[in-house]
Amino acid sequence: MNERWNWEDLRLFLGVARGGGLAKAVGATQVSAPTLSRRMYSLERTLSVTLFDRSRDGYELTSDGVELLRLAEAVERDAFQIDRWTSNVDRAPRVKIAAGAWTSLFIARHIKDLLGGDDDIAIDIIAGTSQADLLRREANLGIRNRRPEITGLAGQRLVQVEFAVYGSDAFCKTFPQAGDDRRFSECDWIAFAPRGPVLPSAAWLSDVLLQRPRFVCSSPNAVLEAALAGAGLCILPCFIGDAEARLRRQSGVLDSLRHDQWLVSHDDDRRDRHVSTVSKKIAKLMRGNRDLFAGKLMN
Amino acid sequence: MNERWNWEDLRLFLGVARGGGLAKAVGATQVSAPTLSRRMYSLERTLSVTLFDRSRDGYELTSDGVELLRLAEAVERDAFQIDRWTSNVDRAPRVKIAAGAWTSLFIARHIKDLLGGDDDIAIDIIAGTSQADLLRREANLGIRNRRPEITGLAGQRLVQVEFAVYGSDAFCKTFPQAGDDRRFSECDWIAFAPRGPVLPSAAWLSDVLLQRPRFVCSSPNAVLEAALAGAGLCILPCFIGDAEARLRRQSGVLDSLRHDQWLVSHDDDRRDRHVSTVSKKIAKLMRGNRDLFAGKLMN
DNA sequence: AGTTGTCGTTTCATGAATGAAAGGTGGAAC
DNA sequence: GTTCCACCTTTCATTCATGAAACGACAACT
Repeated sequence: MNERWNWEDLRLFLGVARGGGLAKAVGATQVSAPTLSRRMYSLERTLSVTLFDRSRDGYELTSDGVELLRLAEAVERDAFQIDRWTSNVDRAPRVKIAAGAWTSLFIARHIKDLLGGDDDIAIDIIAGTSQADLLRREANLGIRNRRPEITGLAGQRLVQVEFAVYGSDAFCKTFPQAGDDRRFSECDWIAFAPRGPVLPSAAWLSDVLLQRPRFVCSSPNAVLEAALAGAGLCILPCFIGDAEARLRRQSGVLDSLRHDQWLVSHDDDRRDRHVSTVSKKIAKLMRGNRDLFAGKLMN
Repeated sequence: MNERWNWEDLRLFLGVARGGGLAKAVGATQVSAPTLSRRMYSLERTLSVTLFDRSRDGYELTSDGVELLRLAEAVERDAFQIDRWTSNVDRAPRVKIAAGAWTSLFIARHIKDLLGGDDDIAIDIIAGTSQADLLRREANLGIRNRRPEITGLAGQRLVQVEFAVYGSDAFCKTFPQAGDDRRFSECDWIAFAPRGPVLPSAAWLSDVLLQRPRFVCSSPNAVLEAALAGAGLCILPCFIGDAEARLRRQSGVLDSLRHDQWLVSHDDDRRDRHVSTVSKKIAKLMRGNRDLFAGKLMN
């Protein structure tokens, strides 16, 4: 029965008190005049105090209103401390991006493209992820290989990604059969198998090899290093394979591994200024490299 | 686009932070768990800060959350100053009652019945009023002679009121015709005519008198004093006339002036604890004197 | 005297916020 | 291994808050 006064009403009161009326407070508070009218009546009721003399000229503070203004200004000073705290340079906003292993590597290499600009946004990359993470805000953005279908998530298509077989120059000189179908039976293979669900590329490889890959690793960097060191052949997305000067593509693009990349975020986070900024930069970066992703830049 | 954080969310944050989770904060904040969940996500988004590590055990503050808790506690201390200010004894809540002139007089005489009790409610009586005043909060309660029909007002019926002709003992000994119909042509009259719309009793008197009343006044006290001094006859509601030892009723009750008294308040004010308290006391006072109002206690 | 402008309030359609109920998760108890 | 419990999140029907548009009041201007 005894309704409490609302702290947000106090913030609105400051705007009305200083403006001398509702009309001038609309700008300062970003709330409409009818709403301010109701909120001021509500505040008076819940505080059991008459704060304003209302006239056609606007709202004039009563003596009680003047006293409340003094007290509200103390609240406001403390609220400004919070604003200051959040805008403190050490408190740069942080956007977490969950992406597949190879995509994470790509982004890491182009991180300067994402960090540029006036606002000091920090970026966390979480390599490997599941969908549940965005709803729980374990990440703000996800780069996925399919459109989001869960309620509450929004997505935009980025690029198409192609995969192919790659081996180092040295390896391929030693084993010329790497360039044809004998590669599956006569060459050593390196497989990338992170924890969690089996990657499509790993499943594909498992189908075509007569025996288990010679080297299986959960770390994409290790897989890449092993390939560069001539330990065997491996399947890579073209945006990684074609970008490596020391790797040579050994096959055409693997049709069954082709997919689209989607940038996914929580519906609410789309309104977040920092998440929005980073989204735009990721989209620009990846769309600007669409040919690399599409396997059109074979080295 | 850059949404501001909500001061009320901060108050809810305090509850969640101290409770270590949503469940314990429900009681402290009087807000449901789903709403608290959404409000905490909203606060994190608008501050661009992760405040909680969420687990099945509840919400544990992050290091940023601990810092915000410290800042929020300063805001809370200021808010407590406001609570203290409104509950300060010098700031006793005040309820304004708008009532007709005679009803105001009746209430003034029984004011002790309304002022008793633990809570120091101050009462302002505004004698004479129009309906617009309750919507504009010029009064919290109105005692009216008809049911409220304007949207936003609520009413409860109190008592039925009768009117009659009264004269002083002295006057009636000098003019025995005061006791019969010759009173309209052979006696002097005193009329009560306050500013504003013509009162029903004044209109009635105007219809039956052959000439203008000898004494017309806008002050009910002056009218009453004049009658007591033997200046003439007047029409009074029974709850005033019968309560005066020196006045004698000279007629039966005047059927055409009979009406109900209603206690009217603004819909919102009904939830105000002080207005509610005073409403109940007024209802008790008037219903406890229903016979006096109804003219059944002729002296 | 009539018109214009400003301010606050009222009306009402719309969208947002809320909370009851249900579901999901994971540790504790048996 | 199964069941229970506590907590948070999701669903969805309902309620409530909001703001655009309109209205009322009144002072200023012509």
